[in-house]
Amino acid sequence: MKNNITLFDIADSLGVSIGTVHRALHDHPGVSPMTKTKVLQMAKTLGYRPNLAARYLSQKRHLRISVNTLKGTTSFWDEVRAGIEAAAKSSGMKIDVEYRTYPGIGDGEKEAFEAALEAKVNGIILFPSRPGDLRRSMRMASRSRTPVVCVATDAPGTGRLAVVSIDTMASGSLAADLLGRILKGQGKVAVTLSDLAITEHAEKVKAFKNTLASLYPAMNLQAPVEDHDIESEAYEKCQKLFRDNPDLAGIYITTEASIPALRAARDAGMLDRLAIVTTDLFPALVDEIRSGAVTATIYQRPRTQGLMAFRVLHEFLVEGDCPSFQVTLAPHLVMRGNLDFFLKRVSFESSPNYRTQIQNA
Amino acid sequence: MKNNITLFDIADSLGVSIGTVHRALHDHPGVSPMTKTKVLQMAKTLGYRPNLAARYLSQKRHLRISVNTLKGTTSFWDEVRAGIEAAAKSSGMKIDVEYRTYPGIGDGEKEAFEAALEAKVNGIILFPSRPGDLRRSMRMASRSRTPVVCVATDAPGTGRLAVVSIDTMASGSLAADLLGRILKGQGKVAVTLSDLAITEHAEKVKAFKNTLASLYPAMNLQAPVEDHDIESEAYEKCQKLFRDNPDLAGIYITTEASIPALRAARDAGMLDRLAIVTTDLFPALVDEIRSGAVTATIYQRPRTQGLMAFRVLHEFLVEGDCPSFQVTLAPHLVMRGNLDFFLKRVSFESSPNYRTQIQNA
DNA sequence: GCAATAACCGTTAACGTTTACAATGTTAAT
DNA sequence: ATTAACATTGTAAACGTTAACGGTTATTGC
Repeated sequence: MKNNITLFDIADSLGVSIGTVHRALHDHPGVSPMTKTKVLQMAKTLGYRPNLAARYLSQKRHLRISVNTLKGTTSFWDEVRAGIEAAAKSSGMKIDVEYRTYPGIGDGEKEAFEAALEAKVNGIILFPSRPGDLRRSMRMASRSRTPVVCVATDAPGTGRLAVVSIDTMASGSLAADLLGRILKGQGKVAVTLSDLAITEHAEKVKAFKNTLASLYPAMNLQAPVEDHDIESEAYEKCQKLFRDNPDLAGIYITTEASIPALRAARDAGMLDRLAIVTTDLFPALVDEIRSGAVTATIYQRPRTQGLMAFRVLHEFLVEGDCPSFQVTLAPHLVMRGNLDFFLKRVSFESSPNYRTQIQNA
Repeated sequence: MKNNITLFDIADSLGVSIGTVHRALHDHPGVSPMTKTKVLQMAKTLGYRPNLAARYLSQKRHLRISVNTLKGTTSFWDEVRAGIEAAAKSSGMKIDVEYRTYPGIGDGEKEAFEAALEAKVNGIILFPSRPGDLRRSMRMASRSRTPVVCVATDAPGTGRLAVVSIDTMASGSLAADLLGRILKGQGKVAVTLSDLAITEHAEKVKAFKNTLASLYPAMNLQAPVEDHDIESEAYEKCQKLFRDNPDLAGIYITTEASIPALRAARDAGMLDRLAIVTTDLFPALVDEIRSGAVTATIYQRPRTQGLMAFRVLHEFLVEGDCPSFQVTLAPHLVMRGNLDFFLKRVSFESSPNYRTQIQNA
């Protein structure tokens, strides 16, 4: 048994040429159905695995990918982009990454997507802020064989190649378990989210609710607060929540805009008797965690998400097939205790003489 | 400015052959000092980056690496090995991985290491259970230019290439913060470890202590319990601990053998009024978490450690230099809420038609 | 029955690096 | 002066895949 089967081996054992074998394996035109099946058969029995190095080497076209994300008001998307950048660098290939950003949820994302298609990029990494708006464009991409990898949010039924995201169930359940433990299974808790129509948020809330019900049945969950990603709405609705429930013991904020909610709690004088679990990690939130106001935050590992998204896309582009269509990451729970770890960031030195330390969250 | 500088470009601009350039760049004999410096100079000014694909392709020697770890009584090392296996597979190269295991701490690890050196492997991934014992052998490896990557535990002053481990500070501090939150900053807590002489354990305990002191000054930390990785010792010392401190409120178990400690707590009738944070994740512990006896465990991501160790070693072997000498991972906090995520494991299907889901902890 | 097309298949030159070997020139020894 | 030994450099064949190009046959249209 040879350990490394090549195109030549297949061709040789069938008495055809490597050109034919190549065409057969890649669905290229110009090979009869008979020989094609024979080649595929032989490839399988011999256990052919393409040599990626040779493949990289022979294809001189250099890849261009488009990264379509929200213009980073928070640092989340900056981190995602940093992860993509890092993965691209370590891939060993020369890859052009074009960034297309759009100002807000559903604002210009269709245009950005179509611009990327227009520019004939080889692949797209996308945050679908309004999956519905993109459905038609993404179907077009699918037809024109342009792979699309979604980050953070899925866009079902659009023919996207893969999705990279945080496990929403784990996020919601973890928040519930943590609050339950801290509150000793007693008291009233609430949850905020941007919109129940967004699958990810709805799932988190559902998991939160279910876990609370099964592990801490004595606890009392209020109706979810929707803020539609509008700061003023978040503040006002939380204000009302705190006024109506002066005995509230804990709150799980899945919203990106957690600061207004915290402000409302502070203004209501409830900050220090409230157990608070938030989502994501950004400078303003760091202060709140360090001061103890926020018990913990569920860190969605944007850098890793970007990294994985690139890897999946890249693997598809060079290997031709995709290792997985759904990459689910475990969220990190960040508290005061391990906060510093997440703040220390990679410091690259170009000189190989300097010993660098990589923190891999 | 050309984007991709090749050996030919350097050779061409100097009027020499690519053979000479290659020899100069790789410190091979048979090139005059003059031309060598000129080549190095030119390579730098042109910004030469070797094409890895071409390098893989041309060198037919296939890499052999040795993985020296403890024979997995717990599943920790099995997971590490699985991570290495996965990384080796996805590296795209044919790589022989030889496993050398030794039964216990410091038992046969020197012999295993020397066997690996004897076998002339290209690199070693190593768990140094007793770094001191290995110092001389590792120095030898360093001299013979065999790269060694440590997993889980560092071996300082041994010339090892790199170390992959969990951030011990983050682990200890996180445990402290969590216990502090749950116990409302009040009460007596304890910590167990295998041996204060092991740097990692000592660091965790120190971080635990410091965080407790700074964030929850009212709490009271008992003297650390050392069990030397002996189950009976763990049981007996914990028994004594619980007898001497019937008012103990929480305990942080950094020991791998957390089960005896839990048994002692159960036997002392203290299990349900004790907040317990453990380390690692294995079947017996899963039950304790699910039942609520254990509040949380600090998961050290063995699979990821194996993965990273392989990547670093591989990159060194093919690229020639090392991206980082210290890879530090963030520990995962596993509670009932997110336990299921970590139990669902990768299910690979060989057929590319099946859509597979990868859980990436 | 002959040219024109199509369908199929073989051949070959890249891609950039490594490595063995050949070809220089230079010095020292006969 | 001739040769052996050596140091330095050039040459060319691999590695496995891709893609463009030529060359076969068969099929069609006149």
